[in-house]
Amino acid sequence: MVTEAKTPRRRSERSRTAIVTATRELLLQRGFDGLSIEAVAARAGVGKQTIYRWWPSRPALVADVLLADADKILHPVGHTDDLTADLVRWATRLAATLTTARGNAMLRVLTVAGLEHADTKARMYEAFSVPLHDGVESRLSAAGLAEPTSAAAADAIVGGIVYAILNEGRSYPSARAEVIVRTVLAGLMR
Amino acid sequence: MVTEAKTPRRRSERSRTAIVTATRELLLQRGFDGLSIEAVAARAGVGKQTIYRWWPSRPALVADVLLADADKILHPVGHTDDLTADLVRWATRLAATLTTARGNAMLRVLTVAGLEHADTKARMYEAFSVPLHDGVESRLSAAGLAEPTSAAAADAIVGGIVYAILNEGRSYPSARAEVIVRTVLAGLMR
Amino acid sequence: MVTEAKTPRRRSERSRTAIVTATRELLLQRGFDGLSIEAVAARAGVGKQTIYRWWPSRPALVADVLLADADKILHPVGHTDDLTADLVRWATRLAATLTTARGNAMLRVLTVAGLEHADTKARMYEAFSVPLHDGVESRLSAAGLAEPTSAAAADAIVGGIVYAILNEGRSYPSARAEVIVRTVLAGLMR
Amino acid sequence: MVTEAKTPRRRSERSRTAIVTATRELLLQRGFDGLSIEAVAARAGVGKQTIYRWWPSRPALVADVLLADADKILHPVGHTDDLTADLVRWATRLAATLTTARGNAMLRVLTVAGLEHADTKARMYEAFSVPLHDGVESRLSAAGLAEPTSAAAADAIVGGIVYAILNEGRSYPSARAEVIVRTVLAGLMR
DNA sequence: TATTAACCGAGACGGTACGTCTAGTCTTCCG
DNA sequence: CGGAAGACTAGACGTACCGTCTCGGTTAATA
Repeated sequence: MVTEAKTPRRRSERSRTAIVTATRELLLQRGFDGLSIEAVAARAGVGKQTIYRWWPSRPALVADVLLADADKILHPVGHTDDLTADLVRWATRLAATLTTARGNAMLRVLTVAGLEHADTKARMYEAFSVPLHDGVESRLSAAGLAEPTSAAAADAIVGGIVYAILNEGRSYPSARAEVIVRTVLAGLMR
Repeated sequence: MVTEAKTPRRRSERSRTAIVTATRELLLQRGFDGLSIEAVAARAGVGKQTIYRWWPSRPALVADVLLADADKILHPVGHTDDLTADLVRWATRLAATLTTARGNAMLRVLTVAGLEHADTKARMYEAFSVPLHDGVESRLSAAGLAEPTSAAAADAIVGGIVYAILNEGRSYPSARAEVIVRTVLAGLMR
Repeated sequence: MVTEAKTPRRRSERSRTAIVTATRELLLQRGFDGLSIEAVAARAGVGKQTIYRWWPSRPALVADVLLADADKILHPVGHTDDLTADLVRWATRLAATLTTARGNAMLRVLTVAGLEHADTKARMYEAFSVPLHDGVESRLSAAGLAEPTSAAAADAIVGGIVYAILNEGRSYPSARAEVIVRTVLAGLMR
Repeated sequence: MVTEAKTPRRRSERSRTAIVTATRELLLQRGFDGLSIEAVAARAGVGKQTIYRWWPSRPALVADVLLADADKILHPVGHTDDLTADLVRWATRLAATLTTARGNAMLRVLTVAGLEHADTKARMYEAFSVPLHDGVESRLSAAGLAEPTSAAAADAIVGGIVYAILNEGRSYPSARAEVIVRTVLAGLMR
C-alpha cells in the first residue's frame, strides 16, 4: 500500500477498511470517473479528512483498492509437460475473469486510472502488466524459447486477449482466447 | 460528425472550427479528464451554449475531434507479394505513430473516452478498433489464411502492439512491433 | 448597497431578495457568528456562488441586510418648542425599538459585525452611529447649544442609552432612557 | 477562574499558564473571531484536550483571560473634595486606557464575547460593566446625589465614553471624555 | 430590402464536488 | 495516571465547473 512506508502511527483500521470497501463498491457501480471522495466518505461513515490524511489523491485510493484485489485477476500459469494446454488453460481463465462483471469493471478502472495519473500507472504496471506478461514469458522460457521471441509471444498472447476484452467488453467469448494461444504457439514449436 | 443529421441549419463554421481546435489543443495538454467545457469555450472565444447546442456531451465533442484525426493513426496495410514485409512495415509505422507525443495522447484519450462513455466507445470501436483489426485480417485472408486463425492472428498482432504501447507509453521501441509480427506470422506459413 | 456601483448586469432580483431575506432570518435566529453562507444559500434556494458573485464576504452581506433595515431603528428627533419633550420622546422610542426581539438582535449583530470587520464598521458607523449622534446634536444646536457641549451631550444621551442596552439586553426598561435625557439636559438649560 | 470549583485535582500550572498566555497573545493579534483552539494549543505547546478538559468553550477561555486582566482597565474613582476633578481624572484615564492598542483590543474582545455568548456576557457584566457604573455612581452618591439621578448620570458618563470609543476606536481623543463629564455634571450641582 | 427567427458571445443561475480548515471528541503512548 | 500528540466524525469554507437559462446583438433566408 502506498501509505505503509511512513509509519502510520495510530491509524484506525476500522476507518481504513470502511473506506476501502466503500471505494470498491462505488467503483463497481459508477466507474473511476463517477467516484467522488464525498460519496466514499459518506458511504464509509467517515470524515473526508480521514481519506485525505492517508491518501494523497483519488487515483491513489483507487490504486490501493485495485492492488488489494490483484489476486482476483492474476492467476499463475500452470506447468505440466504440455505447454499449449497450460497456456490455453491460463488464457481461458484470464478471459473468463476479465469478463465477469467485477473483473471487467476492475480492468476498466485499472486502465483508466493508469492512463489519467502517471503515479498510478507505474503502480498498476508493476502489479498487473508485468506479472501478466512475465508469467506467460516464464512458461515459454521453461519450454525452451529464447529471449526476443518469448517476449514477443507473451506480448501477442497477453495483448491479444486483454486488448480485445477492452474493446469488446463482457461479450468477449473466452474461447477466443484459446484460439489466440494456439495460433501464436503454432509457429514456436516444431 | 454526429450532429449532421439534425438540421444543421445556420451553424457558424468559424465557431465550429474554433471549438474543435481548442478541444484538440486542450486534450493534448490536459488529457480527457482535465478537459472542461468552460476551458474549451474560453479558448475558442465562444459561448458555452454554442458548444452544448451542437454536441450533447463532452465525450461526444472529444469523439468528433478524434474521428477527425483518425487518418493520422490509421494507415492501410500495403499489399505486395511479401506478407511479412507488408505487415512489418505497417506495424512499425503504427508503433511509430502511437509513440509520437500527439499519437500517444490520442491513443490515451481514445481509450479513456471509450471506457468512460458507452456511446463514445461504440463510435471509437467502429472508427479505430475495427479498421485496425480488419486491415490486418484482410491482408492475412488475401494470403490464404482462413477464418478462425486469421482473426486470432490479427488480434495477436494488433493487441500485442497497442496494448504494450498503452502500458509502456512513448518509450515503446517500434522495433518491438516487428518481432511480434514475425513471431505470430512464423506459425501461419509453411 | 455595496454592489450597486459596478453595473450588476443581469442580476436576478428574485435571488437577491431571497438571499437578503434568508440572511435576515438566520441573523435573528443564530446571530452574526452563527450565520453560515451555506445556510443562507440553502434557505434562499440559491447556489453558494450566487452569493459569492455579488457579495465579497459574509460581513458585507450582513451589512447590506442591516442597512436595508436601518429605518427600523433610526427615527428622526421631533422638533416642537419643548426640547426636553422632543428628546424624551425620541429616546424612549429608541429604547423601545432596541429592546424588541428584532431590534435587539439587530443591535447585537450590528455591533459584532462592526467590531470584527473594519470595512463593515465604516459602513455601520456612517449608517447608524453618525445619524444617531447627529440627530440629537442637531436638535440641541437648534435649541441654542454650542459645539463642544452639544456634541458631549449627544454622546452622553446616545451612549448612555445604547451602551446600557448592549449590557442589559431586552430587560432594559425604556423609562431609564427618559431619566438619562432629563439628567443630561438639566444642566444645559437655565 | 471559572473552573476552580470542580476539583482542580492535579492540574499542571505550567500548561494553564501557557494556555492563558497564548490565548492573550492571539486575542491581541487576531481578535475574538480569529482565535482558534487549535492555534492556542499549538502556540502553548499543549494538546487540544488539555484545553477542553479545563474550559468548556472558547468564550469561557477568553473570559478567563479577560478577567485576569480586568485590573488593567478598571481603576478606582478617586475621592477628594472636588467631585468634578475626581471624575474628570478617572474618565480621562479610562479613555486613555481604552485607546491603547491592548486596551482597545480588550474592549472589543470583551464586547464581542459578551454579545455572542450568554454565559460570558454574565461574567463580563459582573466584572466590567457593573464596577465601571458603580464606581461612578458611588462617587456621585458620596457627593449627595440620590438614586434615579445618580444612576442616570453614571449611565451617561460611562456609556457616553465607552460607546464612543467602541465607535471611534483608537482615534478617540481622551479630552472628549472630560467634556462629557463636565457636561453631565453641570446640571447636577448647584 | 425589411422582417424575423435562429445563432451567436456572454455570463448568471441552481447545483455538486473539490481539497482545506477547525470544532470538539476519542485514543494511544510517554514520563 | 495526567498530558502531548494527534486521529477521528462533522461540516463550513471559498473555488471550479456542470448543464440550463436568459440577455442583447448579429446574420442570413423569406416575404
